[in-house]
Amino acid sequence: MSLRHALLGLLAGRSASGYDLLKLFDTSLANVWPATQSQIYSELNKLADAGLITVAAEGPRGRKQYALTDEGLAELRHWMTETEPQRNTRSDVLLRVFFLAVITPEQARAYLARLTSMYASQHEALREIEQAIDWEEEGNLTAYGRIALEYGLRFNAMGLEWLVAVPYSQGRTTPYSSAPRISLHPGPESPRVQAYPPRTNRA
Amino acid sequence: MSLRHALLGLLAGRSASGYDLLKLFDTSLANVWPATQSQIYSELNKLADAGLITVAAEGPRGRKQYALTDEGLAELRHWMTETEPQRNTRSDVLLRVFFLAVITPEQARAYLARLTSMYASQHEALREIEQAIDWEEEGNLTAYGRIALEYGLRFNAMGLEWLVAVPYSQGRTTPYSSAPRISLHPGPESPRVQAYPPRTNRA
DNA sequence: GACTCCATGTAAGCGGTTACATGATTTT
DNA sequence: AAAATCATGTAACCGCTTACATGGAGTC
Repeated sequence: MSLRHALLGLLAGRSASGYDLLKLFDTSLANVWPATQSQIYSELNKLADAGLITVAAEGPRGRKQYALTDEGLAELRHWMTETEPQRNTRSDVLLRVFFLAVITPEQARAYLARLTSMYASQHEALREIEQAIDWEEEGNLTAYGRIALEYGLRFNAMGLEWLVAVPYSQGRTTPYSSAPRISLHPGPESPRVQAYPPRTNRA
Repeated sequence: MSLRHALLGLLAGRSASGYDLLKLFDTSLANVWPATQSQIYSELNKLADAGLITVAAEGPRGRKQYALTDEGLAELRHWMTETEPQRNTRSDVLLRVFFLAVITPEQARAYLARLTSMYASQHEALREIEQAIDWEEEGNLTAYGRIALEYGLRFNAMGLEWLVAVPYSQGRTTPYSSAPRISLHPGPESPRVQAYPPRTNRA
């Protein structure tokens, strides 16, 4: 039940109304933790009842400006430091891969091709976001949001590499190509990924 | 609602009882689409009511051997070829990254270190599965399950690379290191990932 | 006889999605 | 005056988790 913590986290940055938070979800958190309008408003009421947030001010049109309480911040920090992060399990994409045997090889190839274009377009979308955001600005989300975006870029790149390595062609008998074996316990002088030169525009 | 398709997919390989399917989920599909006992049994009843599967035989202890019907196979194929694969959205791991600013730099470093060990142990677990499975055997799941496992290995390797590239250290001002820029529209002679020599045991 | 494994079922509750519903304020 | 935007709320439904419940069959 991380929606409540997503809300607390956003309110840690600045106080906001439900409507503001809805917009924040649709923009910055859309790829990480999507939430619907219905969900946000009801969860905000629950959080206020629990004393983790308060209505700091009321504006026009019944607008309620929510602010994090000390208890809310404590709960957020507790979640961040004391609870185990849950890794993703269910993958619709991979489930279909498991069952590629029930369709024809041509259909299987079409599926993998579709995955390729999905990864590619998602990668491209993230690249555009990267260029649209002013990374110099000091803000709650830009600071570490950059790291999350970096994850997204690497994730999509990985997907594409995986797909080119996968045995597309029918009747292949040679061994699968394999992901590079990584050292799981690198020493202190472990190799770093080479840093690219700062911001160059290449469309 | 992919659980029903997961069940249809498994039954496409061979007919099985609910209990058999439960075991299959716990073993081969645990990392891709986990399901509970409760969920499986009730979904099987729904699938039988819908005519997508039938009780082909009954055994001791009230055992019901389910088999895929023609309609079930058609539905499975329809799902595979005509419906859009849904990419994963919610990531508890990334959500926490977004909010690293609310805890101390030491705590943030501890979190990233925990992620590192999570990726590493998951990678190791998959390597063990890879060696435990007899890939020569002809079977429904081994055929393309290998590709899914390949995905898992690459995914965890990516996670570890991401974490070493991330600015751990406090007060860092140099630009973030970045994921390698990939070509999104590679030509027919695009570079292939180098294939490793088949199966070498190196613990 | 006790224990383990096989085998299926139900019920409560939670988080999430979709849809419906209402109205005030600002913009064109 | 009409339309877009701001702003909040509720209700039905679905998938998943946790827990409870029952009993037959094989094994020590």
